[in-house]
Amino acid sequence: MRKPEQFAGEKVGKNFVAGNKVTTKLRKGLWSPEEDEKLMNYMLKNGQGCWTDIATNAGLQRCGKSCRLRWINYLRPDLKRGAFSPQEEHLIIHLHSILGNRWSQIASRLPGRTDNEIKNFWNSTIKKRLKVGNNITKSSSNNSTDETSSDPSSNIMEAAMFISMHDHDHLTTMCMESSMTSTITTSPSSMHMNSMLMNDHDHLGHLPPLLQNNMNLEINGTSNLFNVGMGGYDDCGVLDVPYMMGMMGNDDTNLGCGVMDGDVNANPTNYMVDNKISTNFNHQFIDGKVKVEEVVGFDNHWAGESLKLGEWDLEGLFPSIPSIPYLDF
DNA sequence: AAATCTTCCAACCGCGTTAGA
DNA sequence: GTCTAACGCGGTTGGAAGATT
Repeated sequence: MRKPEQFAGEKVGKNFVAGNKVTTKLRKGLWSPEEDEKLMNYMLKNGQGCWTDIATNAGLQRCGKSCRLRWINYLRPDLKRGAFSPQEEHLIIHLHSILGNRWSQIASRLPGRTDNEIKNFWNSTIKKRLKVGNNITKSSSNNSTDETSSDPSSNIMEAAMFISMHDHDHLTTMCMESSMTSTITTSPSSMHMNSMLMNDHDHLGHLPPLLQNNMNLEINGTSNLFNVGMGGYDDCGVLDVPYMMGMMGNDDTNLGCGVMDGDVNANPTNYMVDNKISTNFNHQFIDGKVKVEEVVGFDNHWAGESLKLGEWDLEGLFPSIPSIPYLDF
């Protein structure tokens, strides 16, 4: 936090006189309760307007920008204070996997939360957890253990996990967020997943209709709840909402599971691997052609930190994605 | 108890965008 | 069309508070 700036001068009207120099010295740093009160009273009385005028009219020695920030991030009556709920945390992770660092867009889906608050929360808490989770994942992967972890810190892995899937020549890395209620272990055989991002080549496509459907996927005899997500980024790191997806219905009774090539837009079923998955999503299985290759870590996805959203109109996209919720507790 | 380290988060800064003259 | 001021956003900073040594 910054200390409120002290003035070595005397206030004369709007100005400050320090020595023989007259300046309109603006305050910086922390806001005092008196300043908060002035701004709050002014805003409640007059509402939002030109911030420069607000700063002046409210009798504050602050720049308009500073007033705006203080109001938006702290004084606004509709702000929710306090810790993030698990639902909020989960939603932030989910939205970040789609939107990246577009904090204001993420914040717009969490009523009462500010972009600054979410950004801080992400940088200080979630990002750290994901990194720790990655280390755990890597080390457990190296140890080739299938045992359920008894380490309470394994909950950290609920944040995000990654699975690579092979189909023909293509390797797809799916980023999966686990569901909040899931029990995550170090074994890929019992993970509950909530969404995924997929790497593809530079193909664009429309959003598949199964986005975010919950699927119970059986891997090696163990049931796994998947929730298929949207998104993906190409080799250049440009976000690419693919028509390829991890799982997709290929006829009335079966689902294909795996990776589709960019040429599938004409007939997706051509590119389905031939796994048979029941339509009620209760007993799917993966055969040898699409396999859960490995649980890989955060770093894989985090190449996507330089991920660019390109020309995608994500706002325009959202109405077609019913599963991206707006929290309203 | 004191010193040092770490975490958290309010606030600033700089840059791109927008609106109005 | 150009300029300018204000706005809005994301990245970064820095200091208080808490944790650890």
